[in-house]
Amino acid sequence: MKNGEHGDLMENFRDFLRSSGLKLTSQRMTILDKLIAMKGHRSADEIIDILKGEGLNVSKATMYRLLSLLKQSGCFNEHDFGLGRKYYEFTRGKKHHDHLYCVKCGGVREFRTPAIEKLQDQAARKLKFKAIYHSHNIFGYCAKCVRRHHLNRM
Amino acid sequence: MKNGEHGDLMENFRDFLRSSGLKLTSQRMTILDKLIAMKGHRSADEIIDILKGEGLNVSKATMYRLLSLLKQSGCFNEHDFGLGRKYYEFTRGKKHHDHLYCVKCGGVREFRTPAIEKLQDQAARKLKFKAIYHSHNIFGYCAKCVRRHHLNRM
DNA sequence: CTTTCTGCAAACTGTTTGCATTGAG
DNA sequence: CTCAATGCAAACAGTTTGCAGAAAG
Repeated sequence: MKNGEHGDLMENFRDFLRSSGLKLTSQRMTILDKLIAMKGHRSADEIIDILKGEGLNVSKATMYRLLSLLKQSGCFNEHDFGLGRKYYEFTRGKKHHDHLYCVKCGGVREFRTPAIEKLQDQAARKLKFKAIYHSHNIFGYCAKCVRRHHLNRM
Repeated sequence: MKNGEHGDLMENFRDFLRSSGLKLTSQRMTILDKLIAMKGHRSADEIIDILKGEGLNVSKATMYRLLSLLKQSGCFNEHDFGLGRKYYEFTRGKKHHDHLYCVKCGGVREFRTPAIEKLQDQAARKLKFKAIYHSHNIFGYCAKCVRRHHLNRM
C-alpha cells in the first residue's frame, strides 16, 4: 500500500470502479502511477507520448476511456481552453479554481478568487439562471515568457 | 445605403476588406444581410442551415472563410463553450461580456460585471501574468428551462 | 486581365466506437 | 467461466485546404 496522494487516488478510484462493477487492471494501476508523477495539465495525446517515452504503450482508445472514468470518479478534472483538445489534471483534492493559460508556452497556472465566485453567483441569480458549474480562463503571457521574450513594453 | 446597425456592419466590413485587398462580393453582402437578422450565438452549421431554409446555399468552405474574416475585422465575436464547435455573434458594437449557457436548451445569455473584470485583472497582476483576453462561462439552466421542466427543487 | 471567391471533395485533428482477443474477479 | 479491458482500425464531427471554374476590381 502506497502512501500520500498516491494512495488516496488509488483508493478513491478503486472504490469508484468497484461500485460501478468495473475492473482495476494492472495497466490502469501503472498508468495512474505515472499520471501522478506528471503534474500539471495535459492532453490525452501528450500523456500517451510521455508514457511511450517511459516505455509504456497505451492505445488512444484505452487512454480516452480511462480519462473518462477518472473524470467521472472525480479524481481528475477536464478543462477546455478552446484550443481544440481537452486537458486533464489530477485534482489532488484541491478546491475549485480557475486558469491562466500562457499563449506563448502553453503553461497553465491556477488562481482562486472567492470574491469572483460570489459575484458570478449573484449575476446568475439576478437573471434567474440556475448555475451548475463554470469555466473562467484568462489568456496571456506568463511571468516567465514576459521576461524571456521582453514583452514588458507590449 | 442601408440604415442603422446594418449600415454600420457593411461599412466596417467593407473598409476591412478594402484595406486587406479583398473583395466584397454579392454573396457576402447577402449573407451579412441575413446574419444580422439572426440574432444570438450560432455555429457555422446552424448558420448554413438557416440560410438554406431561406433559399440561400452556402458551402461550408465559404461560410468558415467568411466567419474567419468577420472575426478578424472585429465585426463578429467567436466563442468556444467547450462543446466541440464554435459560436459566432454579431458584436453590434457591444462591450465585452461573459456568457451563461443553458445546458437544457442551448440558449446563451450575456452578463457583464465590471467588478469581476477588476478582480480578475488583480489576480493576474499578482501572478505577474500579462493578460490579453479571457473567457468566462457559466453553465446551468436558464429561467425558462427551470420553469418549464420543474427544476426548482434540484 | 489579374487576383480573389466559390463549391466540391479530400484532408485533418481530436475523439469515439465496433469487434475480436486478452485478462480480471 | 463470465464480463470487462485492450488494441486496432474504422467511424465521427467540426474545421481547413487544394484545386478548377466564376466573378470582382
